[in-house]
Amino acid sequence: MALDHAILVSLTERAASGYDLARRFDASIGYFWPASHQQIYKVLARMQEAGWVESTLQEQDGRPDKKTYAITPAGEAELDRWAAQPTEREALRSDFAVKLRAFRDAEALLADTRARRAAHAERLAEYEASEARFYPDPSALEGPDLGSWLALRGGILGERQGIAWCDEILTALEGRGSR
Amino acid sequence: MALDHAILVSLTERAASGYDLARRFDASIGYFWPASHQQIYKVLARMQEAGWVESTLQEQDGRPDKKTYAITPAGEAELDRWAAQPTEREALRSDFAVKLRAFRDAEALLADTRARRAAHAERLAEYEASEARFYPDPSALEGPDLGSWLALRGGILGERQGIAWCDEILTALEGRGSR
DNA sequence: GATATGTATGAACCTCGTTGCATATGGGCC
DNA sequence: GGCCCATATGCAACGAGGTTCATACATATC
Repeated sequence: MALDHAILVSLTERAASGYDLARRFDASIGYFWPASHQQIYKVLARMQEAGWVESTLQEQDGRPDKKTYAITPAGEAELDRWAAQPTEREALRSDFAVKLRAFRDAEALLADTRARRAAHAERLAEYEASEARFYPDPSALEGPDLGSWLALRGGILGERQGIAWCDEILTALEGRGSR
Repeated sequence: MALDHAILVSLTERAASGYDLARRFDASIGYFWPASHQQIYKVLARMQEAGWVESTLQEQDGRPDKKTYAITPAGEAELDRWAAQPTEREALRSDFAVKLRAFRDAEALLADTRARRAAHAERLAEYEASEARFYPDPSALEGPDLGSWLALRGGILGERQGIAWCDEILTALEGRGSR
């Protein structure tokens, strides 16, 4: 019941087709809530049945027809209801942490950690570029823009934390085993 | 296929019943891979069929009978196979970040953020107490103990990051809206 | 002519995890 | 006596999400 709200939030910003949403979820919102197009179509159909969104068919030439979804008053009400209740703590499920605890293959762990560090650094660079481009003056932000920036800040802090963890692991492993 | 390995790792440390494992998952390993007892029983049955674990029935008086599971050589081989292959990046799914982006209800958001900060602080205190008690001299650690400590370090860094994020949010929200 | 890429929607199937329920015994609390 | 809690094991139903596949047309590349 959580992809529902991510889609509704996206639709408040602009009406969109399933295809459009899938592309949006490859960036922006998708950083915090990844979703495949199949999943999105499924949820859109369910939400239409519930009356939270409505669709209009648009014919296009040269391209397949398009179903554009817009949020309804009932959908807005649902968003309000959702926004008012507290978020439950999301449980972290880290395959990597379990692998650390297992400590079966120091070489593989080392290679894995280096790869993860690189992935974090890459993602961090994207986030920081976004911040510089879209939020040059954070103190001036208000409303949804402020929220988006704060969400992005969470991403930035998360990636930095990931890098710091990897560095601790690398220091510990390189300082001991293979030298 | 990931709870499987978390259970196997736990069984390499000591043989255990489903009930024992469920309690272990309420602490230690469960910090990085939460699991309910129903799920654990289900996976144990599947792994026994696959030959990764074997069980012996123990009769107890005053208490229900107990099925103690131990890892088999095939299970050990599976752990090795798993340890050798790289971990895929775990996608973060944050309801809270989506709610931030939505920015529907500043009051609720503020209350939510304060509650989250408190939860992070509480968890951090637990982790730091564990670190002080079990790993007073990290530089001396080796093997699985080193791995466990590094996993715990990840938890500590994660909680600190969570607190830092909440503080940024609180500063931004309190500096603007209700003052 | 064959093959990939982009636009556009969706069904079918499978796995994982959650929720609720069932069962059995012993002990402590009100 | 009734109720909850701890020990101990599980089943059944459901929901969310992932994977694979199907369909349709247009454009670009080999």
